[in-house]
Amino acid sequence: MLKITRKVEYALIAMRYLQNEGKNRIVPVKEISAKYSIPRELLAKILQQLGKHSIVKSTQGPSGGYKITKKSNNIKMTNFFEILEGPLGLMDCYFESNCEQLNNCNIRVPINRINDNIRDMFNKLKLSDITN
Amino acid sequence: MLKITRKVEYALIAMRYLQNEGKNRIVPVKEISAKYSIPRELLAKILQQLGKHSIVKSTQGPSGGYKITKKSNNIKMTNFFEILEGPLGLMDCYFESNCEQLNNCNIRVPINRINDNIRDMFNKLKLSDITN
DNA sequence: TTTATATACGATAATTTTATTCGTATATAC
DNA sequence: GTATATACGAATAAAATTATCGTATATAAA
Repeated sequence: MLKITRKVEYALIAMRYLQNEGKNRIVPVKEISAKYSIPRELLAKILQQLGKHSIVKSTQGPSGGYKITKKSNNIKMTNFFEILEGPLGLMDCYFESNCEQLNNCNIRVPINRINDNIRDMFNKLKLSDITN
Repeated sequence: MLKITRKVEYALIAMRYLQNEGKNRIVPVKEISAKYSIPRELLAKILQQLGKHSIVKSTQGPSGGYKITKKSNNIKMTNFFEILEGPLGLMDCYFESNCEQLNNCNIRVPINRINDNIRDMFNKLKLSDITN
């Protein structure tokens, strides 16, 4: 419970690597996957996802790979998580309201209050706080 | 990601119910499971787990059931979660150190710092903050 | 003292989510 | 042209979560 997924874990490892080692060059997925024993295909897919949101920039072809973008420095962790894993809520009803028990539920309010706190925390935290 | 499990969800629903409706009586599992459409066997098992830690008190036999204890008011949410779900960490290496990549890992420190924050938050929060 | 109702608890099954791999397409440096 | 890299949907595997089952034990009440 309250674990980050491997997807996020791999993404963070890659972002930190790109930040430190790939400042002025393009880094192929293979380099990162080899260094940290991450399945290459999987990491590639994750970086593609981040690419769609301009957090990394991809270059195809030989000597291609990924590079961190300027935008990535300012992105909030809430955002980063949600790009990879979707809505960030302790319970689904924080975003969706298709639960039949919604009105009957006696913990919705307090749990969602906690969720606000967690989201606040991750809103204050930037990706660069982790990658630097 | 970062979801509470149904187990915790059910536990909180039950605790809140016991707090409000079961102040001066013993409530059978069936009553709670019926009201909130929770599988009875499952809820029973959860309450048994909480019983072992004296968060609820069980009474067997007909007209038996569960009752909230005094202790339950002072318990921290960190504690409550860990009784049900084990160690509360974004990554396993917060508690275990049997990861082969441990030294190689470049996000261990920052992630575990975040974990400290989350744990702080749940240490300050008591079960009674949710059930009252 | 028998019966009905409740918890106790280990084992198993079903389901869902997460993680990984595969196949094919496309871009481009050399 | 060929080798190397990303793009991306589909399929598969693995793991974790959720739910059920079977049997035992306790006890209130008839």
